[in-house]
Amino acid sequence: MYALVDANNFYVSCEKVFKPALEGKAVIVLSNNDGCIISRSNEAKALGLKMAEPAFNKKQYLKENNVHVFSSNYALYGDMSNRIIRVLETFTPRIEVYSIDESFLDLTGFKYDNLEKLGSEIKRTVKQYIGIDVSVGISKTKALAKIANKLAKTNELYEGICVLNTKREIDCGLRNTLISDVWGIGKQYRKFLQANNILNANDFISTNDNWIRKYITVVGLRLKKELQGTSCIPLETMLPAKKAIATTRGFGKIITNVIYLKEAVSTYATRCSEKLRAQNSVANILTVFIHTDPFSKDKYEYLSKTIHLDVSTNSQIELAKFALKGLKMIFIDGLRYKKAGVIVDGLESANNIQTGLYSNCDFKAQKQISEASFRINQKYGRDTLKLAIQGDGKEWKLKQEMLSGKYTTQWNDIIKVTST
DNA sequence: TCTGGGGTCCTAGGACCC
DNA sequence: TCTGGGGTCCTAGGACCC
Repeated sequence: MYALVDANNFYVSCEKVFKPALEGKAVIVLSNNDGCIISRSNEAKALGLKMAEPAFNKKQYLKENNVHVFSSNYALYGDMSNRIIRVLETFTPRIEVYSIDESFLDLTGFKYDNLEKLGSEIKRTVKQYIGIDVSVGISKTKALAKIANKLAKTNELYEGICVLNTKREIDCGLRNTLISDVWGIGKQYRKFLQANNILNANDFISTNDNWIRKYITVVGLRLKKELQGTSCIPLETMLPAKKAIATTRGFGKIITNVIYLKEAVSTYATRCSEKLRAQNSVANILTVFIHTDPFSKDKYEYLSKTIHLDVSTNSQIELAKFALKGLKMIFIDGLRYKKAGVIVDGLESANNIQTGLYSNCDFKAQKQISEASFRINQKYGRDTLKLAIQGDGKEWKLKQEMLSGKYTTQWNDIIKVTST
């Protein structure tokens, strides 16, 4: 059996932990640049605020309805997420961290014979230790656990814990799950399946294998087996190394001057370098892109350049150099740029780098510079030592006008308790 | 008029997830 | 003025090998 533990309204819940006065209020968290609504308290949902809705055209409405608005604070959410995972690990070592607010637990050989009791024990412990409400779905496969979790969240009768174990429970669960709520069925497949009169999860498993294979590929077939109780999506307890790493950001305001694009692009290359190092990888393909505002009346321009590196690297200096080289090739003067990004690809372990036969680069010196810079920044904070070209970011940094404190990761932001 | 049979690797595009 | 930022997997098609 698998349990899927999923935090309720996760980002909003994190904010509430440190501002208890928000309890019972409409609260939302916005995406980067304070763009879209990406987390909503139940009260905010009741007001009709939609997931991924742009916030700018709701400003008046948010004000009128006294909605509390936050910029996203990933330092806080990431740390809270780690704390929840540590609590879950006290229940079983076999755990897959599926996303920032979701984990699958393998319940094989568990001492509890009563799964509902186990579910409520997990829920109660996370709430007590971390202050966050979670929902627990338990069933025979990961796809079924997903369905159980969805039911636990949406049907109050379950009180946050839903177990689908017997055939009767599973049948009933599948019948009550819309096809759009099935894990792996997105917008396109939903439309297609509905057009073919497949409206819920039970309709889906009643559909012919070959038909599913043909139209929804082997992925769809695997999903069908999972929903029938045959596990074929294994639990991944080890975090697999990433195959691609990206750092892309929209700017706080429109950029026209190439100097600011250089600052941004070299900074994003630096972030990629940090992420590569964190998983002991090097990359041999780098893509840099810049584009204008897709929502503007002006013609949308997307410019990108992919560069194949002779020698794989995770060096900040090397990656920034190639990113800037690519930028130079694609930059067109006179456009109004809204976003840029650097993507590194062709990742392999840093332990076995293939050096170039004719390369005259001093890799040893490169490595020593990287190591030194990495240690300095780790000790004194990000970008203490940085490339001059990175600049100060003042012109293009994210808009974050309603950012809460980094309560759990910054000494200065720890909440103060006073008695009166 | 007629032109084999088996592979691999890479890339772009489209679907999905959070 | 203002619309996020990451990732994954699968398939088809093209280029190439013998």
